[in-house]
Amino acid sequence: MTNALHKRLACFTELDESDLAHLDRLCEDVRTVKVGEDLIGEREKPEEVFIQLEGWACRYKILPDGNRQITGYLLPGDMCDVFVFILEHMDHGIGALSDITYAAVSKQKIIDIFDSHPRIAKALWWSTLVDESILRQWLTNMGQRFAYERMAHIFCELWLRMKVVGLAAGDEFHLPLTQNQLGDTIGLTPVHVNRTLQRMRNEGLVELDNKRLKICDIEKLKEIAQFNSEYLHMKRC
Amino acid sequence: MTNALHKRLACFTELDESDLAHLDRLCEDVRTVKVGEDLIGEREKPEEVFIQLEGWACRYKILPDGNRQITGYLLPGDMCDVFVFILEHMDHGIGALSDITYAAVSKQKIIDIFDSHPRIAKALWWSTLVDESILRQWLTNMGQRFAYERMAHIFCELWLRMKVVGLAAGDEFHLPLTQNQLGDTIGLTPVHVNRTLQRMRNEGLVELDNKRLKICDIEKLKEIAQFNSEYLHMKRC
DNA sequence: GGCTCTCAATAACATAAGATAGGCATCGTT
DNA sequence: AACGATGCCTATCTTATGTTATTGAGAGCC
Repeated sequence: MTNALHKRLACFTELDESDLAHLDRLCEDVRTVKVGEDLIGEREKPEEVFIQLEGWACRYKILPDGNRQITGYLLPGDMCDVFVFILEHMDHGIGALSDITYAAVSKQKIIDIFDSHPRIAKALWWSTLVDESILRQWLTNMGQRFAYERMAHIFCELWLRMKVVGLAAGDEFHLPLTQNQLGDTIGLTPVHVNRTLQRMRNEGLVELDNKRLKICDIEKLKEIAQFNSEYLHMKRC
Repeated sequence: MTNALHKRLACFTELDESDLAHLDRLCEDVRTVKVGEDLIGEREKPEEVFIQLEGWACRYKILPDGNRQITGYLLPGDMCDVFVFILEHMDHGIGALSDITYAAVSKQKIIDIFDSHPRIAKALWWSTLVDESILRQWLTNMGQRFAYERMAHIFCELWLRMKVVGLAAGDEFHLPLTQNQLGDTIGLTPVHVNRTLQRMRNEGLVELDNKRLKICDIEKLKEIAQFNSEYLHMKRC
């Protein structure tokens, strides 16, 4: 079940057997959450770090007027707020987009890693820095790109991230999002998400049906999005 | 000259005399950069951490089509990419928006802090996490808010950040941005930045002249922006 | 002195995306 | 079988914002 985690960290660094074994031991406290429920709510005080094992979750912010912005996805192998216990409270929530399983790792175990497993510690830092880099890229897409390009970009990113953890065989992967949620991600109304999606289908770029996204023409998609994967910092992929 | 740095970190934690003295020693390698020049370019490999002492800098990304997105501001007292030497290369550039002075701190000195000065180390983590939180907030503004609200929000944020480092006396502060750069920050064309600014002036919210922004009605501005400062995690301010 | 630049301001027009509404499936519940 | 909820799709109309272009003020330069 920690397979995705191993693959994800392998993008950054080579971990030896003892590191991998230690990672697996960290993931012993496995929990499940049903679709639609929160792993942690906005304004709560986090006491543990989460490692995503199966399924999709997202970070989100709810505004006073009820609008919601999804600010990131947690895919299998992703880690969540490694240093978050430094902050007093969450400035956003984390919710399950599908039924998920994750491992809860105590604060103390994280602190111990920094003393005893420097390679893992470095990988945790890497993960945090990549999260930040993705945010910068999303902000850039939102500020400088049209709906069509933004959608192409998010599809390219998710495709690549699923691929490195072995979950996008045959250019097809599980995308457990409603059009509404996709809109909350790239700042569009559901109606315009639909329009944009229809256009992509008509142009033979993607197929999306029954929560599965099939990438039909990745090169074209990358071109539309001006997609450059460097911001994901996967130096070993 | 490290006054702003002290004030900034004081938002998060109480540092004692020896911590403050150590901070000052870190800031001995002071450098200057002229407006318009880069502190570090996109794709370069960073070897040092920067501590902003005077003036404004920004993080930015340039897209293949020439568009630019500003993804963050570095104000006096801000620190830059404390852990960045984990990544192979910069995924964005850092440029000077005014003449600036900053301190360059070597990789090794940063690593030493984590061994010898845990309170400072924690403050560095805090700084990184706040950067990430600001990015989430900017993304949310970009995705869910109109131009008028976005502009109100960025003014509220900058006002507060300048205030905590003692640089916004009398609700007025130095804002060394052209309307073009402001547009690159909140995802607007210069023409629409100007329109939006005129509206704010007409409604008596702000005055902006000669690179100085005066906040005339902060309460109204906060209301328009639905501004809630919690995302800045200034627990002691 | 006139030159070029940059920046702010404004006007006229174009369009990407939002708002509203309705129809049609599917699915779980009673 | 009837029901309500949810998600997808489409059409029509509106509007926030982009595009293009012009003007004038100020700053630096030779």
